[in-house]
Amino acid sequence: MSYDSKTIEQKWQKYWEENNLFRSGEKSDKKKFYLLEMFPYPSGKLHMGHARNYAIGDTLARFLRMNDYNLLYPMGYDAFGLPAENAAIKNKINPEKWTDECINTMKEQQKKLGLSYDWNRLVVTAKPEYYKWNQWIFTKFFEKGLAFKKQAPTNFCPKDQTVLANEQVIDGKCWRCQTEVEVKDLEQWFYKITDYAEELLKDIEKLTGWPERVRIMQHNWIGKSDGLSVNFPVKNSDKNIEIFTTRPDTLFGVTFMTFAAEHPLVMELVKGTEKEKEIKDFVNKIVIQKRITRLEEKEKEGIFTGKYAINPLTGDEIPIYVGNFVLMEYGTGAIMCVPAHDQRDFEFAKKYNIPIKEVIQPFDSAQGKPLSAAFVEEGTMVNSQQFNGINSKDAIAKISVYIEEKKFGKRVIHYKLRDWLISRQRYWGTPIPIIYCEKCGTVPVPEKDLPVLLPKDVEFTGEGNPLSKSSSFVSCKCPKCNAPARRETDTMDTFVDSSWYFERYCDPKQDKLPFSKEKVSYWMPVNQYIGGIEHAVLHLLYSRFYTKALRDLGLLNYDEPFQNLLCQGMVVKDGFKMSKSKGNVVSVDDMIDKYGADTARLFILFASPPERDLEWSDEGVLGCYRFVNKIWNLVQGIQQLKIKKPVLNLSKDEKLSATEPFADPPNTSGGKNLERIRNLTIKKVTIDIQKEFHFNTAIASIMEFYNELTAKQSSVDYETFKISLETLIILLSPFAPHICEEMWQVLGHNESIIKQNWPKWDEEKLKQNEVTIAVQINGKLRGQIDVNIGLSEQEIMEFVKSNEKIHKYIINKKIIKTIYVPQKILNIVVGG
RNA sequence: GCCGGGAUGGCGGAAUUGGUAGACGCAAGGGACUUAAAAUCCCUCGCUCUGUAUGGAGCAUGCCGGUUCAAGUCCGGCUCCCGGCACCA
Repeated sequence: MSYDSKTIEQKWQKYWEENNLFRSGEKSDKKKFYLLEMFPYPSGKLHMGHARNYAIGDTLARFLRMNDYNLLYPMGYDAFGLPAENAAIKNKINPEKWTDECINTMKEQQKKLGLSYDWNRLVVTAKPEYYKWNQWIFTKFFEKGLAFKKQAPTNFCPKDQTVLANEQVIDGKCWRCQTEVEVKDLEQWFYKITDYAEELLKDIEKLTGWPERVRIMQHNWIGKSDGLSVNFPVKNSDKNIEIFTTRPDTLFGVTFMTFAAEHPLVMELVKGTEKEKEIKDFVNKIVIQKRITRLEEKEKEGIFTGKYAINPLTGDEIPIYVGNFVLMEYGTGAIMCVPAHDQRDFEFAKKYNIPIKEVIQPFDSAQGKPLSAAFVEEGTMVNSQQFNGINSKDAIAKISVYIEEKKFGKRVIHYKLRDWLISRQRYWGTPIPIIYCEKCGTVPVPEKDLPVLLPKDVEFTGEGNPLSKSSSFVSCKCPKCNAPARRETDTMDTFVDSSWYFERYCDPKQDKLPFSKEKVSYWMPVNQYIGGIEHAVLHLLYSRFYTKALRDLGLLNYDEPFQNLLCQGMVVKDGFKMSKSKGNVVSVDDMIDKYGADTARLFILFASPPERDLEWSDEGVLGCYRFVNKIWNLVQGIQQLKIKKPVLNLSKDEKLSATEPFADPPNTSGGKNLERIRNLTIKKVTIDIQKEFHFNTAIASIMEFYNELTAKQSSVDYETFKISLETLIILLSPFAPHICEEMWQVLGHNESIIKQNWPKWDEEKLKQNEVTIAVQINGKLRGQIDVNIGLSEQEIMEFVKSNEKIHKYIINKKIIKTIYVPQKILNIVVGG
């Protein structure tokens, strides 16, 4: 006799839609709240991870509405991307068609989950009305020099004949076909995110509503290093080698230098020497091997170039090597090496018998002992001329100043953050709005010609970029001189699309600009963003960059897009993340079919707090289903009886055995107690949702409330019972909205439960006359006594003494002291 | 290696500022109802020892130590697990 979830859920989904209950208005006197979930990639079907993300969001959304916020709660689709194109290649279906079908499926599923989005604000990034503004922003960035083209090494999959994003390269292999990725130099478009490195770093401080780990990840990703750039002249040459170091205090200890294999100076220096061939072979070997096996390659390897550099501080001649452990991408691609104080240099020096010169000694120095490893800590300067004797930490600044004075180098800052490569040699993305003209050069497409539409006359063969084979797309006229010209065929990384979609939601139909400043100013920033941790750096960093860049274009007036961030955990089953290959996937559709959306949502939220991984349990789902049914039956029973009698034992299908009558007259102690618990539950549920999104404990206390409500021994008056039951249903409604709507109606209400105000609790009613005090002897629990709330410590002591069970522990013992925590604990410390 | 996070019954998880560890749910066992099963309802349920009229004692929050009347919570030292970064000079 379980309830008919399907009929009820469809009924109310239809009702909500027809009555436009989730439309978000524009400005209003209410306090605004912008609640956002990371929009999905329309891959075809919702998985449990999605369901979890949306269950969290929707519960919060419904809670906020009932608390009278002016809520913006939109949904959209991150619709460009590789899978659509792959489907096109495989099934000879147009990516747009495929994507639209996927969107429709997912939207249906989302509606079946009862999610309360304002569908009027739907944003689909693959639609021209959206990507037009992607292109428009690109041209603005181009004008400001924030979008630029340069030759760069890219990850190229030889099998799929395409460039891949960094994130699509897993352990050096293509994510689709596991082919080892090659490095290919190509002309690529970049966004100059590095211009904002400092601000992106500094403003992490402002993100107090973000999880600490995400902030740290971004911090490390940006990777700021303060240091010194120093020029080392090459002996018998007019060349200088520029290095970067964060350890100026070790400059006197430099005993060799090492180049990255790709460094342009390497071949220049050895040109014409007898070493040339040997070095060339070594360099080639490293360059080829590097990308692929860099992860495993820990063994230091190098080769002497036969050349020497001069340490500007000491005049020492130091040998120059090429090594496999130096990165071309960071710093200057050449390093000074101090084996005594850097472990990598130490290993290298040991291997190639290079001298090791100590310039910092431990404070508790054991002199003369040969080093067994590099000493990397703070210490006292030695062998460093005028800097001897001072603390190495102080030496960093002093030597830096000295180097600058002598013009050997200057202080610089380096970041690990690189510019954002946005070019993709792919069809299914936003075309980069650029035209190449022989006379005028690189010309952005003027606003009146936007959007540059994706052509339809293309074939998906899986080889190369279909756009470059579409002559109608490629050939065009120069917007400046009208001469025949060539159109850029690269499209944009999909992360570009997702870097400002949340601003588009504020003004989704705008056709003069990406969004109006006014609307964005009202709704932004996003008050609560919810999504997976996998975007900790990528999407969340790009969006921050976009916000700052758009601000500098005058399009908006705030610095950070997301005020609070909640990263939900994964959904796992049998210890693994749900995946097809593991065969542990639980289908969202099946859950809805079998138990209904309300139960599915309830379980997802009940099983664990949102930030933790959720272990799926079929039995656990059943438990929630039972709970929903129990309340349902209670409400049905109340109505069927139509008399003031409780329905406490539903022992058989229709046989309702009302064991005890409601108390009469009202306001018995049972009623008072229930009223207290009702208030307690309101408080607990409200705070749990608001504070930490602890939906699991909120649901637990609703269950407790139910247990109390149906407890046999308590006899309450009808009114109190009804108010309690109604409160329970309201409290449950954000979690399980459909069945609560239905029950609300069954109990005789005409207006949707969504329109109800969230109940308030009365602190006065939480108070009680009696309280249980735990009595401890020497910190050990020895008994409990129920006392009147007003009793003093003295009076409680009397109680204790009259309580035989407890008294026996203190009899004949000396009471050293007592600690009384009012209304909680009395701890008696005894001696002897 | 570095940086985060975590470890509580058979399981998922609760525990205000240090104040009765194990809420709530699942599983398990027993019982009621039933021709039977399912469903539902009731009872038990951290471990060990002990006792049997009711009970009592000890041990328990990864490990070792400390602070405190009192520690899952604070401090010091470990172990293991998960995540991120990884030759960043």
